[in-house]
Amino acid sequence: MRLSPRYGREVEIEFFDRAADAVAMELLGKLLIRFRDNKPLGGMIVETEAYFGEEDPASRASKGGKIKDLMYREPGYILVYMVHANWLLNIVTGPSEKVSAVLIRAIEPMIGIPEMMDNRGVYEIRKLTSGPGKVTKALDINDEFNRYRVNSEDSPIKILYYIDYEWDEIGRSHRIGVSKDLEEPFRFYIKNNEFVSRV
DNA sequence: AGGAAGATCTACT
DNA sequence: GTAGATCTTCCTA
Repeated sequence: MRLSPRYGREVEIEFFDRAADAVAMELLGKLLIRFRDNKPLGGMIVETEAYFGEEDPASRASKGGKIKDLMYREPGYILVYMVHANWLLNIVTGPSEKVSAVLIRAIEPMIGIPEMMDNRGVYEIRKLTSGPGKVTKALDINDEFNRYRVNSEDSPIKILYYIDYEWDEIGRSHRIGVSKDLEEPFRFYIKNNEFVSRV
């Protein structure tokens, strides 16, 4: 791992216009910032999952309904929907002619920790954002965010360069909680990071 | 009306 | 670490 040469800069929109697994892997080590009333909340992304199109049985694209339609928008769009009473934060990826998306499963809390703790009603740092439903609750994110695109001026969510990880510092496993998974594992996480939802 | 859905919390072997 | 109850929304019959 090393500090990214682009540290602090916003990730370009082209970054998201690639297959979900590549984006999911490279999103690790990026900063996820959510601005609430001009105050930043967030931290470093430490766990993600890739979801694909209609051929992926675990993907919303294979299920129909309005979430599917939202998934067909341009790369970089925020995609939030509810599962088991939890909002889950995704970012639409590409390439443009093929649908896919990346689920943000966990971040390492860094910015606005007291506020995030209040949002969650949890004051133990390791339990604060170590799961997709925990992340959205800590960052106060819901389906109203579906109208934003991460690189647009008015977006309350931003993705910034921070740390670059090497391939051997990244762990891989099957996606968590899905009833019908693909053969290839599509969950990515930073090894030895204590804020992943599980090892 | 019924059931599934990328989850979380609690309470323990 | 796992087991079971429970959370809410929306799709399909």
